[in-house]
Amino acid sequence: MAQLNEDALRKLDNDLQGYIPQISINLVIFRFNGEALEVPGVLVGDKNSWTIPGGFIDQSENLEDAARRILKEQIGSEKLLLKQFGCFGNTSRNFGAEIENFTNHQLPNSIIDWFSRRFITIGYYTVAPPELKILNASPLFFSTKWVCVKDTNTLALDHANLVNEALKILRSDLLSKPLLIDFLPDSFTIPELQKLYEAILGRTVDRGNFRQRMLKQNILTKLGVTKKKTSRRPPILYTLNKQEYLKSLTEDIKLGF
Amino acid sequence: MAQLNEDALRKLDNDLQGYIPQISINLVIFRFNGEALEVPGVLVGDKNSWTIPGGFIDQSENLEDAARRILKEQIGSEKLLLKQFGCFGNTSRNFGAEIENFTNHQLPNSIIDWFSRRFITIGYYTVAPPELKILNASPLFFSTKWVCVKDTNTLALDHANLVNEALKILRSDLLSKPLLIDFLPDSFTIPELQKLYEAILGRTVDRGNFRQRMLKQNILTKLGVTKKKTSRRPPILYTLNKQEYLKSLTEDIKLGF
DNA sequence: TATATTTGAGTGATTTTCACTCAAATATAA
DNA sequence: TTATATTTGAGTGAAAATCACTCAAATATA
Repeated sequence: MAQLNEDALRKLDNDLQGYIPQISINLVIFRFNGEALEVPGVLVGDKNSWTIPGGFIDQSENLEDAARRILKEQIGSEKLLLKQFGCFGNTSRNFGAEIENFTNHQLPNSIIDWFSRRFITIGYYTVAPPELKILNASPLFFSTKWVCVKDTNTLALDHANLVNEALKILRSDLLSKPLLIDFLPDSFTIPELQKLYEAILGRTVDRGNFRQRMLKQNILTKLGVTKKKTSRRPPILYTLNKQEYLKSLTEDIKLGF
Repeated sequence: MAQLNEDALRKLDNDLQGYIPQISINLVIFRFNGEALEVPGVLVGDKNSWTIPGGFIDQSENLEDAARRILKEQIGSEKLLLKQFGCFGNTSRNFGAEIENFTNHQLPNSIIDWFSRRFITIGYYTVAPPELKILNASPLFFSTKWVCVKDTNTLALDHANLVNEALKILRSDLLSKPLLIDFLPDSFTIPELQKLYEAILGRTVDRGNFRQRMLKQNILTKLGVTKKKTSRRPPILYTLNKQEYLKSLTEDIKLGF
């Protein structure tokens, strides 16, 4: 059985005193592994209760600042897009089952009391480049891993629902928010870009029309070299022209008049 | 000076004990008066502090149920679309200035303490038919009125910001949520419908193209009569074909591939 | 009765969407 | 070495949507 870090636990207990009670923040950190979208899962306790990362809001901290701090604690980065996607507050939302995972450990009563209450959570999503690592940001997290968004139904609480709602907003942000900057590596091919779009949209797209549309937008810069070690014809490598990409983003809705 | 209702105040004081502290709900109730969009304003105290309506969440109440209860308290209706548009939580969000408006009244200390803390608020918007009245739902509300969305900068706290954010989401929901059902009276003309769209979008639209687009969608049923008492050529009256309208709604985004 | 104004209806150029074909490049198999 | 299968790059054209227009109809007002 894993042993809880006494110092970290004392710090957590102390921090909890300064947080707003019954409100949490949860993060859905999307990344693209080349085939599918993934989000981080953290193991709460040692039983098998995987959740998405989260934290609380200090009494003297702005809401978005808290989300950004928690993001930094989780992946060490703070320069990413961070967008609220919803607030979830059914009366059944509490960590009762997760606290059960610590019956073999010495958890202070003050911590048990804190986590036994009903929580309303505010969800933020962000997009991380594939190389970022998840950190064990809390003494209560015993492990971390990346979870495919198609397999989130194994997550505890309502976290599968959180991921699904975040994914819906991610889709609707495709034309208006600079998602590609965080999703894409420095160089990539158009077939790889297409796979990213298909992962976000959850459907296949027409290959020819996708390529044509992407090239017409003038947001891709040809690198003049092709990708090595491919199956058949080597695809051309591109980089994202960030200036043109940012200019291409729009909130406009086509209404037909 | 207005007198506070003692009984209502005692009930409020009692209710506050059962609510989740430091979390509020605010409602942006849009209506269309034929020319512009309006939202309800409620006067907190007797000084001149107008806010949008709101309330709190009972410990044993789901988040959305609380929003729907508050909506019912405010306009007596519960069958309307209700959609979360954001959560707002700067550290400066508190009712300090509004509580000052009660210095000439006997407010229990427990109530003053409650309202003196920092609040995180969850915003919901809804759409009300023009005939609905705003009710004085709280003993702390001394008056109510409709405020044009262009004049919300006079509202207290960050409520002008809340209305603006709600309006942005309202716009983006134009093709996917059944807004017209709640906005429109039983019968209306196409020029009136166009004014509604212009009020929501905050811009003018081409008259011919708007008419053409609306008629092509098959969601309008001609009533065979024309509107009386008009300036020049009498416009034709229509009703909304709700079945076809609901079928026409879509979450799809045109991506070009 | 003439005029101004608003509504209803339509036209056509341009752009976008979308299903499709064909050629080029290369790994793999014969 | 040569043939084949597979993937990528490029293009075509029909259909639909967008968008800036014109013109006729209806009626209040002059």
